[in-house]
Amino acid sequence: MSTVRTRFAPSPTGYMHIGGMRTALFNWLWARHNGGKFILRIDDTDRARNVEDALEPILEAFKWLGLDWDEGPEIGGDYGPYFQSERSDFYIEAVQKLLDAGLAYHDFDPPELVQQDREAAENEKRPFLNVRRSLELSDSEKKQYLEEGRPSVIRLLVDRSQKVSVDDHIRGHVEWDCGLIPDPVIMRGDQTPLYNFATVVDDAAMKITHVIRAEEHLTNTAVQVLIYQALGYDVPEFAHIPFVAAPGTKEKLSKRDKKIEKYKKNPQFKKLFDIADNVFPKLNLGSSVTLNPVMVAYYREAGFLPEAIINGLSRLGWSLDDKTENMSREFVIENFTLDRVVKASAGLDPDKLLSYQEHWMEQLSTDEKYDFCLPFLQRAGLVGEDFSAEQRDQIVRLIEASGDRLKLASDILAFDEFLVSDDSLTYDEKAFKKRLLKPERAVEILRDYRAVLADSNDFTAAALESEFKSWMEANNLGFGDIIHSLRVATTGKASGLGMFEALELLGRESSLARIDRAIEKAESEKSE
RNA sequence: GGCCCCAUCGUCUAGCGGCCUAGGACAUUGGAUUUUCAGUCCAGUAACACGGGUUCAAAUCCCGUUGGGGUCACCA
Repeated sequence: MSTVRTRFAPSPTGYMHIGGMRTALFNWLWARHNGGKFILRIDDTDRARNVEDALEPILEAFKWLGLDWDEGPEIGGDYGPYFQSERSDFYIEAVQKLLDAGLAYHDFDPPELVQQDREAAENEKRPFLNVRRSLELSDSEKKQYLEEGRPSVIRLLVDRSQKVSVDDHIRGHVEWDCGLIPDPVIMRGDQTPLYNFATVVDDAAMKITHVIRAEEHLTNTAVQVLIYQALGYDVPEFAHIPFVAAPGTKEKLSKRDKKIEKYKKNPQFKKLFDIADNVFPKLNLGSSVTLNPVMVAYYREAGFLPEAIINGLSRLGWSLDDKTENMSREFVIENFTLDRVVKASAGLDPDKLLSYQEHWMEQLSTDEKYDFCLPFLQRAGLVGEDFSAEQRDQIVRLIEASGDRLKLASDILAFDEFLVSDDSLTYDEKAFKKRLLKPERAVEILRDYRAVLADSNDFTAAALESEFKSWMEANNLGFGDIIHSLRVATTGKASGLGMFEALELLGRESSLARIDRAIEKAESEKSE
């Protein structure tokens, strides 16, 4: 059996679509599962400029997720070039072959005329078939037209009496009546190929064995198979996988601005947009609109783990059995098969994605979490490029103390109170009011406890807690009488780490300074 | 509208004729862990779109209906 060769052929659009990434992943998985080759080919046929800039984010997405390619940009390969804009000769040669064999023809009808034909068909409620006027031309007329440079396109001559079919790995047997298929244009007058044609020529030249792509291409397959046959090429195997739908819908996930606005209101999707709105401004990354969950880059910037995205994408439209959910990249490679791909389209599930993220985050050691989180802290300006050993230690302790609360790497940014100076700590005003201003004795109790803290000889969480409890009992107080005001006073927030972990993390000096500052603030606001 | 695809809990899915009084995960609800948040543990709610067949037997096979989606370019 020949080596399995799969490919993904993105257009350089300036971003990587999460749905496209899933398609690429399935191609990659199938190649890796079979010990085959995964090829990246760039579909830049009609936008030659700025290809490099527009391609960069796409390659970046592949690298981030660890989907390595065996042939393609940056590395080349035996079947290059891997940019379609550089493959004109192949297309011209293939077209010439079809022309010579009488399987394709020059069509001199101007686009407007074709459009008229189309409208006429629509008005008469019959399926549109292009009118083959140019086929009626005599040889001398054709020759004359060509010589005088009359504009034309080249169409494949479809045998309208035939049927064409594929046996798709996922869809099964699918058949089309060629009598309903207009002769497709395969090359424009300027000798640039059209998608369906270029794809076939390249897939054949690159010896692609399995064309795994989204279901929306199923209809294209009829024409493509016809082209394979006309060219005398072996037809590859096809697997039309379901596309990724917007959360909670069956609609194809789209990047169009209008849709993005709609997604922001989708209750399931909203969660991801909220993360962006909360985190990206801190990182100077713009908003949830310019960098949104339809793009792979969103997940990287929001602090997802590649493992979580791979896991989530793998389970979107594919499953191993009735129970396995958490799967490593290696495990999926080992077990991925096309026959277990689901047929129905699958909506992206933000909640599930987040739960995979939690799972993979749990697997990380403190050191790994530190490496993962540090860049986020630096980009948010909470830690400088150069920092002291004490700062490093503080971050490590913060990561340990935050435990499960750290789900995304960017979650660390929510604990900024442990990284800012006592003077620049900001208070959640609502919480401050509720916990320090409103309760009659809040300030008084806080002041009492401050004295206890000042005298503590062991400033560790465990010691502080037991000391706190005996003090509380001795003074006939309940947890609720002080814990909230203490939290707001020392962290500025209504919720956060375990209270005594927080105090330990801050240390005696900061804890006392912050309590003093809060008391001062409370008193001045009370007297107003 | 033509052509094509699809149809199990809210979501992602298991199920490929009897093991199904339909399983798992996420979400959700209630309870426990009596400082917040998070987590953990226990328990619960929740689905075979509908109608005909075939069969001793149908979520599973066939047909139809309905619903959803994709695609109909000298875009990719």
